[in-house]
Amino acid sequence: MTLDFDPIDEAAANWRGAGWAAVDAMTAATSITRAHQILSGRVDTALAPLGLNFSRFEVLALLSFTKEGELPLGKVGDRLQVHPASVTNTVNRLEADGLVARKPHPTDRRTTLAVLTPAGRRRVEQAAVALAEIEFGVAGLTGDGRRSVDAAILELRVAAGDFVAPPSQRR
Amino acid sequence: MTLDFDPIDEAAANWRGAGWAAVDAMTAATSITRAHQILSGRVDTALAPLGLNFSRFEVLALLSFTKEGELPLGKVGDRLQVHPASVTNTVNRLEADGLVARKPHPTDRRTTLAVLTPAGRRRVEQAAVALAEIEFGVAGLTGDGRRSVDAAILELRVAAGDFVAPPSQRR
DNA sequence: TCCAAATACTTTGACGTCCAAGTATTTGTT
DNA sequence: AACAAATACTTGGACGTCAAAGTATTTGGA
Repeated sequence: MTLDFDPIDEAAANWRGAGWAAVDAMTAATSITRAHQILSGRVDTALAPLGLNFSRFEVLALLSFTKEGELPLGKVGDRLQVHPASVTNTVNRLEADGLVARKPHPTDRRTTLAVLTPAGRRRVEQAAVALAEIEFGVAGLTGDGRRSVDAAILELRVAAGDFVAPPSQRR
Repeated sequence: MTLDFDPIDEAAANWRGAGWAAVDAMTAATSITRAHQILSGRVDTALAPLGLNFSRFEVLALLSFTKEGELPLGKVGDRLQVHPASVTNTVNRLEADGLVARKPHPTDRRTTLAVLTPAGRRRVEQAAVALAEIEFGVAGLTGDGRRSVDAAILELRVAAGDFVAPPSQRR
């Protein structure tokens, strides 16, 4: 199953052969896509024994960083950059597992808060350990590689309008 | 909706505050995940008018690079690193749109070939142009950024066992 | 030759994501 | 005060992915 050539190199050669444009952009996009596929497989495997996947973990982690362990669903979506429908779905499952509870907002009746339960707090701690053990799926990336990926992708995120202020120093 | 701070920086600060390990790995993983999300949104938007998404496009492109414009479904999955069930699904849709046809393998009756139709060949050319126009979703990444992303992710892919031979020169 | 194991693909089912539409509530204007 | 527009969340539908099980065919020994 393991190939004896680099499939991305091969693709680049094919694109050039066909006279197609933007080969550099294609290889960068393909690299990122493949990296995501690798990461996400490793991370989900590490979290599966805890009954989590990455989305669910992200929600728990985000809640655990707040003072009260609670946040309106809309804020969760904004921070994690996911669709409101996905937040609803994710919170439904976390709630079914008793890791999070829904609570009405004290003053705005349109709003629902997701609240971390004690079980949720314990679970997210375990998950953080499990993820640190597998280095978040980026085992294989050296320190330099990690820094250069962060820096390069920062350009992309800024260009995509993820945020506007000049970035603070990244170490 | 646009934040006035870098959400990844914010996450890193939160992780450190919570005393969680592997912050570097976390930011790299999050950067890659977000980059994929950005890319994939842009690419799908560009391909939608052509009735394609990235998976479908990849299959058409792969077929277009072969001598006869055909390949066993299993090979398609190997090359694109996708699950056999996904290949079946993708080819079903391409077939329904008349861009690909299924054909029995001449000697192995277990095997099915996907064959590019003339319409499929025209469509993939249009798609290649459309994708080049949006730089495969990586607009915002400079040439240096693209090269460093490619190089860093190459380490990750090799570590993940994507292929074994020493990589050929990437330009 | 015979048959268990491997291979190739499809089917089914569990999940995840997004969009579009629907309901409830609040805000902002006139 | 009244009401259109905005906001917050949920629901339902289309699609995508993967895993596991099922069917058909070929391969590789005994």
